[in-house]
Amino acid sequence: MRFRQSLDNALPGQRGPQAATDQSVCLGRMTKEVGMSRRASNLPAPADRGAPAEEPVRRRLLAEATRLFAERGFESTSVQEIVAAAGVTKGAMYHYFGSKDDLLHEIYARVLRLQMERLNRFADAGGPVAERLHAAATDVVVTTVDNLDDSKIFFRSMHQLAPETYRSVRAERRRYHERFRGLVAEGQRDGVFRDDIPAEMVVDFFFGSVHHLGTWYHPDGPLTGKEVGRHFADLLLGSLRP
Amino acid sequence: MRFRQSLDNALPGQRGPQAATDQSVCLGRMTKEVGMSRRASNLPAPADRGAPAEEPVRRRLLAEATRLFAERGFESTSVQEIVAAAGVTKGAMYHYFGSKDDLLHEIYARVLRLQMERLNRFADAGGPVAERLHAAATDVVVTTVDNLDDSKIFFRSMHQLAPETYRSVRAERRRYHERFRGLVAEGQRDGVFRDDIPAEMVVDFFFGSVHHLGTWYHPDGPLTGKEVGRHFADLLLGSLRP
Amino acid sequence: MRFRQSLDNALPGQRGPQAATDQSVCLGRMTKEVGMSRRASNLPAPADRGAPAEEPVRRRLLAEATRLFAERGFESTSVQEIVAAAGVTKGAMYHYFGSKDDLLHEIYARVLRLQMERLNRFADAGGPVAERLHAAATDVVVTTVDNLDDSKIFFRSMHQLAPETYRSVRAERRRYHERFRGLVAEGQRDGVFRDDIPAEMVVDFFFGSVHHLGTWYHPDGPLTGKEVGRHFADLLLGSLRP
Amino acid sequence: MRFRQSLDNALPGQRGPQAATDQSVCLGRMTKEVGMSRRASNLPAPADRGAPAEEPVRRRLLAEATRLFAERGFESTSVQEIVAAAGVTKGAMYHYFGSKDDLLHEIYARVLRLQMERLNRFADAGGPVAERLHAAATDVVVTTVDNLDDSKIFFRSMHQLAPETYRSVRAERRRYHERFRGLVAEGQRDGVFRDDIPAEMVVDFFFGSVHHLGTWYHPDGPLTGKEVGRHFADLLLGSLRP
DNA sequence: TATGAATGAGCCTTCATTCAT
DNA sequence: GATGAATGAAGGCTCATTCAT
Repeated sequence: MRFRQSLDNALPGQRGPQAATDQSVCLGRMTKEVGMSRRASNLPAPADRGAPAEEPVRRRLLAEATRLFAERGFESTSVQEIVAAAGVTKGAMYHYFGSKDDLLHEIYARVLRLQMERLNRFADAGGPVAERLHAAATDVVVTTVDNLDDSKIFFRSMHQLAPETYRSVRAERRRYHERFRGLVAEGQRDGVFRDDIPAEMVVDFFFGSVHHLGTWYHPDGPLTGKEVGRHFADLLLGSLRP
Repeated sequence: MRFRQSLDNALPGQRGPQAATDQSVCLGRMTKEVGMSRRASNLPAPADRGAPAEEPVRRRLLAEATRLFAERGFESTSVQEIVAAAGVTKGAMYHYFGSKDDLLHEIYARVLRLQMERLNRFADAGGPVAERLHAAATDVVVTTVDNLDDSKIFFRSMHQLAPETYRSVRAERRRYHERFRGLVAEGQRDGVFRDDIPAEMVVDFFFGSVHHLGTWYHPDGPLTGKEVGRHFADLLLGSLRP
Repeated sequence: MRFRQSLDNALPGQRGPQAATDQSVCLGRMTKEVGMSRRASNLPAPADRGAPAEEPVRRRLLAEATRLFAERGFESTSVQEIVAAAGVTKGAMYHYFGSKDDLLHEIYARVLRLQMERLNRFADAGGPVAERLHAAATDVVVTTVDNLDDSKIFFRSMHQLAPETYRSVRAERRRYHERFRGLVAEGQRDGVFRDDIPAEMVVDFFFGSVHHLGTWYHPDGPLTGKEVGRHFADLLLGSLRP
Repeated sequence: MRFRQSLDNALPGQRGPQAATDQSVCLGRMTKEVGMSRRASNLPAPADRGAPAEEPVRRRLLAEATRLFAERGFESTSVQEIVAAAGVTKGAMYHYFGSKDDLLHEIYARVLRLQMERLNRFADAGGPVAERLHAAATDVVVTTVDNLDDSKIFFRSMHQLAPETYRSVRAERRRYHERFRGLVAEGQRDGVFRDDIPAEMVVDFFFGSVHHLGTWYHPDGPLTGKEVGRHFADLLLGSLRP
């Protein structure tokens, strides 16, 4: 549940009640649609008490699939390995998911929803654009590091999605980039950022770095996600100085 | 080794901008035609005598494999597809390559050799460290863009390599990073670069951006590789300002 | 047993041609609505008391199974498809039927019962044997055409029955053939039919034609079942002329 | 090889050289396209001496598939069973046939080609139409009985063919019927056959009988195929008497 | 050098059926 | 009566690889 904690802690302060409503609604939908991604940890999940078991099999399948796809790639992971890891049979998997591809697709949906949601909060917060950009950049690193498996899967396996799904994922991703680019462009208009480099390229530059965290970052290495995030944000902001 | 010769021509310092343009064109052709790694055998390569046809079948196989791996991924490309694209039979492929994995491995070897070679030349050139870093950074972008398929394959399919090969590729890659990091550290020692961010992280930050060129750069888009390279190098140098 | 009542009305002799037309309409509806075989259980069927809803779920399952088996074959029709078409769940199906095979078996039982019943009535009617044979032959065509799905299933899927069931269906079928053959043999003994061809073969000859109606007859084609029946009967009687 | 013998014996006499050429050309094509269907007998095939082995694996697969499809139906026969019966592995089967459906399709192609060829010869022979029809009718029974497995498969499994293949098989079958119907219509025009029953229906009537031979005829029963053929032809001609 | 038939392991998926509720 | 999650056994098919020629 590190995830929910991150959410509670890291969001830019003081939202009103409707924001809270948004969040819970969205989380509520998440449960129904893709499973909560509540890591296969053995910590007791406090939310489970009182609520029905909310499909632990489905959740376990998604968790194990995420882990295995990140570890050896989508194509090199067999359905048999996934269900064995989740402790169920193949039939059970096909009860919850239409196909192996569907499993992958749900992982993508989960990542996309989460990241967009977080970015929106940071971008919508008040304060100078440089601060908002720094906070958003730090946060995306922290979130990525907290969900490193998702991140590893994202670019490595995107081409395995069905064409239609692929397009929709790319479109959603593009929306995300555009939101982020909006912050850069805003700073350029305000004169606080250099404007001799297209904002779009700055975004591609930065997110390349972020997406490759999975190739070198280790949770038990010397640096916390927060530290890496701050460094990355510093580099980004530094590179934007006029 | 036509390859090295081309390289010799393209080195920093000696020529004007239009020569640089030639260079990238040349690199582009190189990728298609050369197929540097002449099989991991220790047999003398008969092709070297008088520089004749040098195994066009082998070259074609490598070229088509590169194209297909980049297009659909290693696991989703069958040997049958590769040999069909190259216009030969399976037997021929197994005559030149020990396995499908071997094919992938040779692609990696080619990339690694090329990039290390180029970096060395730029790093060893004279002049202020900032200039050398800027030139090396620009060049790695240009080279990546000229060999975009290799770049797409590199990170997406690394985990498909046999463990031993995987380790050796990583080690070689690390050497490459260390060489690059050396430039950053040198600038930090000299006080021309900020030193509050570990040089290692700066390198990871920058190469993340470079490796993701394959996900958004298109050769027929508005920007040339050189332009992107300069922007990227500017961003890197900008982020390192004290 | 609404069924038997309908049958009672449609018997030879008692009514004019327009009644015959009614009959075929009625048989058509019967197939859709009746579902004669009220489960192979020996429990008293509560539906018989007062003739109430008599298990509409069961009836719907049988009707949809018949339709689907005829359309795509027994093996290519999944239980899931059947229950979806009937608007119920799998559990419901397994409540009414022991297995998918059981469903098929009940379809056979229904067909066998119906055809034997009708043949008996025609064979037992009075009049010259040639007339009785002609009437019976016409009727079996009409009945077949009115229940074309049953007919399609009959021979195509017979080999899917459990061995025991298979034998019992064959035996019942043989009894049917024997009854029909009796008419032919009677005519041969009486000298009204040629006797240089075994009666048994005449029966196989004729029923081959009947069973293949499903491969070419279409209810909305130019010919009514009655017309086809008369032609077929004419051909049969014609071929039997001494 | 009973088959080829039948051909040699039963054809209406005295054809010129071009007919013989047609036949061998056609047989030649057969070998290339669908395998010879030379029953899985252990008699030495005289034609094989001197000629290359002409794909005995393919031939065996086709023979065993035919046998098994006839015995238990297409859907109830697994590829594993077929290859086990043929003494090869699945891979070998998929080397020669694109799919299980393809196997079925080739069986159909073989049947269609053979029957059309034979019918043409009888229909094209000289003599009164009644004689030609009688000979053709007898022959189709003999051929059917000699290839009873093909016949069993034909109607039972037709609906398993891919839609396109299905259509092409039906079209070919229709051409066959039309050729046969031509003979009936000719006799009707000449006044030697009754014309109060559509020729088309007479054909459907007769071929229904023929196609159902598989449900009752046994090679080791009391009647030879020739005898059944003559009886059937007698019945057909009898039913057509004015 | 090069072919292509053949292998055998493994893959994704389907499906009839069961059973706790 | 009825549900629907879960099972487990196949099923069709693919594929990297081998080997006699």
